[in-house]
Amino acid sequence: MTTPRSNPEEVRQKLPKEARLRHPADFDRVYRHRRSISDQVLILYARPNELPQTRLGLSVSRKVGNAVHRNRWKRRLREAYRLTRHELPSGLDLIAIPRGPEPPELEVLCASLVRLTRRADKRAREIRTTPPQHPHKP
RNA sequence: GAAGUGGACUGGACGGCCGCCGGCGUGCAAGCGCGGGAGGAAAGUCCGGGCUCCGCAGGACACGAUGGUGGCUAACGGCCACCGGCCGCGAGGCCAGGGAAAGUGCAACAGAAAGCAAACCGCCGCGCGGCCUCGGCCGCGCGGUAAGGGUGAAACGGUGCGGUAAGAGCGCACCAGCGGGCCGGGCGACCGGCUCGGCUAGGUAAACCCCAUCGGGAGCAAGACCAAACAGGAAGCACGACCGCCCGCAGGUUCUUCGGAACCGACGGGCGGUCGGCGGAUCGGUCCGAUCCGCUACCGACUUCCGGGUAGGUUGCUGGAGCCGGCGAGCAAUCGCCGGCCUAGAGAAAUGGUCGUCGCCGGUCGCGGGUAACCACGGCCGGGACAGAACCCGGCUUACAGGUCCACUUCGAGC
RNA sequence: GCGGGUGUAGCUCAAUGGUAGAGCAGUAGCCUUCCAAGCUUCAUACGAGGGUUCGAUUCCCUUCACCCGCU
Repeated sequence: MTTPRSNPEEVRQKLPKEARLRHPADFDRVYRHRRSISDQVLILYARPNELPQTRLGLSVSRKVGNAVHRNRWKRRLREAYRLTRHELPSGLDLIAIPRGPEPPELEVLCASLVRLTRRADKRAREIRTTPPQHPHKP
């Protein structure tokens, strides 16, 4: 297995508070932006944040399971985010929502997170560069 | 040894690397170093307290909860010990206040009758009628009878003797059960004994209710402090000088046909200009400077202040009915004394990921032992319960792979 | 975290402690050339476990699931 931390450039893979979404207002802003993307594993809300770094928020509802189960999901998501943070585009606010009750293996989660984030970033860039076809009132 | 009963405990271990949360130290900072970081149920939120805010003279009523007795406790619906009932051969387990001889209510179906007692069948007596082998039998009516039948969850004591037309606590003896009195034991629930009474009083109060005791409400998202933005209130604030034109007007001068007309005009207002000042923008590398715009009032903007307090931040926030050990009191729950210890504090919410070694369980393969069940060793694969602190405690309830220990019971075998 | 509420047929709802019903849906039949409507018939349930009671969907306790409110 190729361990995700086998990059000699960045030995340290920290997860500081600045890389997390920590306030209800931040969550509201992302949800109001209404741009989501998903696959078999995750639903990902994304919004450009005009900041140098990307931030991740977790939303694991009680439908997923009991507290132990929800914590397992959140820890695995945080770990995936920590390990793949250097490959993710910057300047996005993300919210990750689990799709199924069972948390998948770490590698699957890493791959899903990277893929979804890149797609979200690409879409955000398209919207920003090309002016909207039918401009609606703000 | 087998089967069981009650209770206590444990909930993989060690290490490397990368992370997370908060603490201390250091550093301007980035960071670095040191040590700490889930549970017996942290769960459910079923009870009880502490703490905080609000409310409150006292009493009564209402409502809710609890209910054997004595104790423990801050308190409890909890715990301990004992009393009573039921279940179990037993170790033990389960249940529970009193009142249905205060009142109100309820009991489907079945059954004659379901709470006042009551007569469907049956039994007995009398009367009438019929039959007759004159013993009696059948039918109808009146009356007696709760011993027998059958129904039901439940039917007004049981056995025996006497008694009677047949029967009946109608009488008697014993038993069961009820009530009163006395004696003894116990703090008490209650237990034991003696005696008297009358033979009878049914069930359900986790139906209403009566009795006793307890209970103000809300909850750390309680509450406290700081405090953007927006809105509210108050105060401040810059325009000044001069010139020209126009308007209004106190007043004045001259003329007059006495109706008025002409001119001047302090003061106020409007428009325009010049100069100075203030503010802003542009040019310019910067100051100076140049150009342009605005500067009258209300309003607005701006500045300052005020109260309330939103977002946000800080606090409450972990040292407490605390934990460990020893001694003592007590059957015990528990309490006292002494010594030691500090042991998570987050906030879209930390306690994780990965690798290695060992241990446990299951499967499988090989080899060895054994008649066999099985056991030992080694290899490989897989698994590792229930479950995550959110102000803090005391309980209860529920969930839980595997494992450990203690006490006791019954049965079997041996000594 | 705290507070409150609800579980009855496939769905929506009833039911003084005594056989659990109604409407829609479903099955079968009648009617019709066929369908619809109508009529008749049938099947299906008290979330789970204990307790009180002769008897529990109903009363009490425990438990499970779901819903709502506070922020």
